[in-house]
Amino acid sequence: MSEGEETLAEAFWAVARMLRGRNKEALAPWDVTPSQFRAVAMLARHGRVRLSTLAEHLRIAPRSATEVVDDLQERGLAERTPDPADRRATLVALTEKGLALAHEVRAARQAQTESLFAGLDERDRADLARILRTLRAAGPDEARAVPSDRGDVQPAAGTGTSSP
Amino acid sequence: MSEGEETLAEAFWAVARMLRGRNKEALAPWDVTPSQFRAVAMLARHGRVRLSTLAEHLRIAPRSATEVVDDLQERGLAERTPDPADRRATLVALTEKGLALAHEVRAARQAQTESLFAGLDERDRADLARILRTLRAAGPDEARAVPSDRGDVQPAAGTGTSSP
DNA sequence: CCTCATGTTGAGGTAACCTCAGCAAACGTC
DNA sequence: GACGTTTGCTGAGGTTACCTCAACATGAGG
Repeated sequence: MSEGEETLAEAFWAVARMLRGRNKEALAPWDVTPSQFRAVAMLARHGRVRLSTLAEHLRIAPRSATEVVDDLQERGLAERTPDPADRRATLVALTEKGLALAHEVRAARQAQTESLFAGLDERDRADLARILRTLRAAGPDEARAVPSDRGDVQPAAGTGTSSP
Repeated sequence: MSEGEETLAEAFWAVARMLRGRNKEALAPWDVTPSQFRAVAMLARHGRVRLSTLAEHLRIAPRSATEVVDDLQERGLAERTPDPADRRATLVALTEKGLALAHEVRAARQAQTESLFAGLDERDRADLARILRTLRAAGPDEARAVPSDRGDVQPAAGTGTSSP
């Protein structure tokens, strides 16, 4: 019970912020917003799914999923098809272009992330992994409830438009 | 170069999400939005400052600081006074109510955070602190540039209004 | 057939940001 | 001491990523 605890959380946030910055950087060249990319990543993982399933995994309202998919479709990254089993439902899947983007961004992102953790030696990495596991286990649930495809790539300050 | 790296980042995010959840929970009873609270916390730390200074520390545009202060003023948490040294400028400071809120929330927040890290023994804590420090040092800057009073308390899914 | 639950979407709203333009005061210069 | 430039705040209006509510079509059960 010294005075290190507050600083621990602060340090944690600082690193999280760095990580977020890297992620944003990594997906900047492709000109997709973070929330669009989250959807692409989810679709890459799960293939053809219902709109409502997408919403659930992204933890957003179904209505909002509609919007994201609209955007992806406009950009030619995803396409809607009617569900043959239930004519109320709509299935969403990535186009080839979308799938390619998912792979490319994934690679870039991983490279960025790795370069951050590269500063650690084997032992530190192992320790960090273990400690994080412990922390996660300590939490009641909240972070474990659902598979959760929220990559947590947030905009961070300065998403200004490009038209002066 | 096994396959543990990606998981390291994921684990990190999971913990960050938990931390964020706790923070949000901690400041829920007081009915201030995260961005309002960020401003309150900053003001508690720095006392009476110019609007532009507030903006800088929160890393938002001066115009946006105006807005946040408007809100705080409406809630009776802060007040504006003209800067006697420069009649263009406006100084902002917490009211007593605002200051009290700052203290209370700070305590609640710390309790929550501590309860998370409480699962770690002394050694783990020391290791985590050291590792985070290493990671932070590895980053070019981005996370070091400015003092930064962004508590990084983000809304997270489900900030629904209370009027059905 | 009728009722109720489910899946998507149109309409409209909100929070927290942003840029741009305007106005007033301060400052430097001659 | 008048004069152009910079600085500090704010009105007006825009954007993003969400949200709720209501409509509409379909599916499922009695």
